[in-house]
Amino acid sequence: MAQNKVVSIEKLKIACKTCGLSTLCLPLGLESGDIEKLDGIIERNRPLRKGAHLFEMGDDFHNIYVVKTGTVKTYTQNPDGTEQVVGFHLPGEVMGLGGLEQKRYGCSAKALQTTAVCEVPFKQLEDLTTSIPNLQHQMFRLMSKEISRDTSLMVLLGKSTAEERLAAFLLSLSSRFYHRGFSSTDFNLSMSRQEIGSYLGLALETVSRLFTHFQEEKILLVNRKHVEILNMDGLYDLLSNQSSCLEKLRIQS
Amino acid sequence: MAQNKVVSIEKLKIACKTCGLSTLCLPLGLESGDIEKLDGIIERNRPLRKGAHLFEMGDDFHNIYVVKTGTVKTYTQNPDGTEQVVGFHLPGEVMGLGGLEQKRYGCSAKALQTTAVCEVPFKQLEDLTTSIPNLQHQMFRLMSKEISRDTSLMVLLGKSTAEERLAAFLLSLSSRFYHRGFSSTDFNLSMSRQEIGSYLGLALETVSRLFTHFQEEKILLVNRKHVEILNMDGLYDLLSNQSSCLEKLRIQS
DNA sequence: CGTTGAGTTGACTCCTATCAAGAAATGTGG
DNA sequence: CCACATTTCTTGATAGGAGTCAACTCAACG
Repeated sequence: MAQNKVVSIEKLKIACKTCGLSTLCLPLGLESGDIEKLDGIIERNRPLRKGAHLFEMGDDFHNIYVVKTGTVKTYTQNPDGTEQVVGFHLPGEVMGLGGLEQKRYGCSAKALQTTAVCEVPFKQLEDLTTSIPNLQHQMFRLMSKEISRDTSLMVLLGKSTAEERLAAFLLSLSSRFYHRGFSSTDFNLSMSRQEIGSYLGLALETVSRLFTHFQEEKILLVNRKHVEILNMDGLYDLLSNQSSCLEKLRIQS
Repeated sequence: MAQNKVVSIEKLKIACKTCGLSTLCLPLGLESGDIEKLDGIIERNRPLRKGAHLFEMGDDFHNIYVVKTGTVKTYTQNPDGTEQVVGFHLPGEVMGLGGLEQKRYGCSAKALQTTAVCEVPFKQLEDLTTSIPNLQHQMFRLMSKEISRDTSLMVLLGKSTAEERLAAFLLSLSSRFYHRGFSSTDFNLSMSRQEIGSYLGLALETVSRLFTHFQEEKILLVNRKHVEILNMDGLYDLLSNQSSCLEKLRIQS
């Protein structure tokens, strides 16, 4: 018992950062022995090149994945061949949870740039979870977060205008970068206009036009993939009729 | 040990149907003692009248709810007062899982008709889950299902036309009714045109027009809230450009 | 039997998709 | 390292789908 005491938050952060599982273990007090066990089941794959697949829709579900560095998009394929983006996954974010129920992945996952991921065999994670109540709680939280994320996106796609969608998208990216320790106002988009459009239910031309429009309004400075947010409040204002998103996107300091 | 043997599927079905937790325990082999334990933490509230709230957005998260009979809608409120429906919940379906992560419900839940629900205190469910691996697995599956459901709705709202949305909605209802033992072709809508529109990101007038349009096409027979599907294949055909939804909506017999 | 809310239908407008062409960046092979 | 091909992005013109506004019908209810 003595050697299993709760480790300090700092030590935990380091341990979790190296294993890429900050999302799973950061916010709680996993005991040091537990972290080792968790660490023991994680596969560290070699980096994926741009365009490489992590899994494809219909593949048997075995693992969940955590992005360490880079960006991954998840997407489905329409019968006509066009693809529909369902999510962008930044460092620290998890993919593949939707595949568990059907035992098959419901979408494909592809690296948008050179990307490193952790592969977590779900079966083993589940076994481990049985013996570590805290880990179970984290898993529930993780899945709950995924559910509420999807729900607010549904709300966004349901009613709002093109302008509101892109504003929400940029604020979401900004907030996520901020929480990973990157700049919240200055970043590079790893996805194309096409992919942003697909994700937001817009034509790529509309996305492009909106970027120039936001630039004219002095809200953004855009140069191709590089975006600088000049007027953060201006972006928030665009979402003022929007319900749920606001609290989640506003950066709490 | 001897008295804890796996009960027959039939007994299980009965036990779960009475407790309204078929979603949680039906597809697995919970041991009889476990079912009793699960049963022990469930609160059986008296029926809710039409319009009564189960919980409201922002309330502290304590319970998840399973619909026994009736229909519940979950919705968020926009700043301008209008509401945005995020889901309709039929018997056997679960609500509230999205609230866990934030410790507060991210939406409100209101009965659309006289409705009975089971209230499951999440804290106790979680404790119980620790000691029953099968139950943990079921919980993961349940949450995974919620995630993939939301994802396919996102896809639907992202790209598709009003016609496709309503078709998908009707097929979803049809399939869900079918799997609960009701008719898949003849049912009553418990929600208004307004609410359907809000859910699908359409104006109520558009929904109304589509119902008459579908009727003209001999796909439906509509009379106010009563719907009869005359040409199921016709509805599927409308979704033929749609990706993920199809397998999920098609009734597997 | 009048009131109220839900649903239907029509006319009009506007947002955004689509089509099309050109510009800018990226990649490739000699 | 340059020329060419390819992809991505931008910008313009046009058209169509769905929202909005408005009037009317119908059912439910006291």
